[in-house]
Amino acid sequence: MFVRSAADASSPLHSLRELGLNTDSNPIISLNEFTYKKGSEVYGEKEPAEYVYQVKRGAVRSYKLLSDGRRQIGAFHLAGDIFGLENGSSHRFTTEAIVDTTVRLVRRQSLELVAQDDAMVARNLLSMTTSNLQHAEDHMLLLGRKTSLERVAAFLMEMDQRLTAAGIMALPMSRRDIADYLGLTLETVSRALSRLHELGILGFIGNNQRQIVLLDRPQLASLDLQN
Amino acid sequence: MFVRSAADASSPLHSLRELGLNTDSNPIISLNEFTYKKGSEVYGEKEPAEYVYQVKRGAVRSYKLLSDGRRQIGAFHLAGDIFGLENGSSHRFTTEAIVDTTVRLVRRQSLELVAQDDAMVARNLLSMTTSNLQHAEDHMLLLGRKTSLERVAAFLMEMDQRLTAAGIMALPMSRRDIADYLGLTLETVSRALSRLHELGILGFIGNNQRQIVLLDRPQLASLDLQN
DNA sequence: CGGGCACTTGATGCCCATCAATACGTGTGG
DNA sequence: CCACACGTATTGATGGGCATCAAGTGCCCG
Repeated sequence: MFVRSAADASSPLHSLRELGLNTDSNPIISLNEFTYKKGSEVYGEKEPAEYVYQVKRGAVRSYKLLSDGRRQIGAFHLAGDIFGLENGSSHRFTTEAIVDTTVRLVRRQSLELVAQDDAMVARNLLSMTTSNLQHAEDHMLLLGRKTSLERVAAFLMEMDQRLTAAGIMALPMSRRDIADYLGLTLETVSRALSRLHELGILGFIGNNQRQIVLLDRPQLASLDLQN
Repeated sequence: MFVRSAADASSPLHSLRELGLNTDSNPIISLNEFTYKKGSEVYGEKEPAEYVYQVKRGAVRSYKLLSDGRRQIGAFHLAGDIFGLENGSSHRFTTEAIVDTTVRLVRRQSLELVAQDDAMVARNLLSMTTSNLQHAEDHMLLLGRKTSLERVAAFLMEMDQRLTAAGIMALPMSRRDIADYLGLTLETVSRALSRLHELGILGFIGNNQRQIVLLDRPQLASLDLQN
């Protein structure tokens, strides 16, 4: 979802500006900020979709649950990403802050009003929804047809693109989160990471199991079969 | 994708009309028809997206392949459904006719031109893309977290809604297609259907293994855990 | 009418889930 | 500051669900 480089994330309003939400020219639209504590819910599935969010700092997971507790995470939202853009009256995922997270928020209604008149804004809403769709389509292939090692390799390459800074990838999410994103168990994720470590494809920084260095991106890429 | 009743399918232009593509008022846009033979490709992944399609008669599968041949079907397109709406310059799936299939087609460029000026058309493009996204999101949960029996039950309920006429569901697709849609093998799909048959939940019409009658929808629904 | 494709059903195997034990890191309170 | 508790991760042992391999049936289509 929203593939975005570190550079993008560092220019904070990038994505909302893309939507045409320039506060100078659109005084109607207010960009409020809010901070969620680690683990707290931003919104629940089926709640009315009142706001659209952009991650300023932190990370968010959005997921669906089965009645017996099985969880599928559909996406992780990192700095710069926009989420909660449902384009329907209610949210289709539950979202939670993975770590302490600050978001900007915009009333959905404001967005729709602007999109009504501004073709450019409408176009950008469509292109963001299409990005989300493309991510979901690729993820269906992963969930339906890839092995555990391929899934973990694909995950690392996705995160490498989205949050590596200075060669170090600092994952905000736990093994369980990764597992629920990849349709695996946390043990299987852990074993796959250990295996990649043994193979010399990745290393851990110090004793922090969430700080990872990719030592051999080509070999990692070769483990995940091309689309 | 595009949940649609038999009644909808019988009013042929329903969906393209929704898009605002009324040929009377938009003489620019021509609605051509074309028929694809069973098994033939409509377009390939990464080909430039020149047309948008609507199924008039027949059925279409859209899928992605891994380099070693593993296949994931992302959606089935039945009578009335619109597909190929990529909103980018190239297609993200390969699509093939499952049976002999007639489609209407519209130049993508025409659509974009109209959407430029007509907010209503733009709105409908967005809402169709959102429908596709919602289907993909639900399918991620199925692929990542449901058991084989749950998947097959969910498949039957989806198809029941979309193509049951006179109480009979006539599936156009093979067991292999169903398997590649559900992230299973064809044997597992077959066993699940046999099991549902034994349980008295479904019956087959005559000796045609693709004509199914649902005998106990409530029980079928109970096998697939609520979202 | 014959050949082959689609489907079912059975036997076996393997990958990943589950169950379990241990280690480690972090935060807390005495 | 250290003991302790708890959450997170790793690693090992075992099991199960689905994949794979295989055989047989029936039907569609040439």
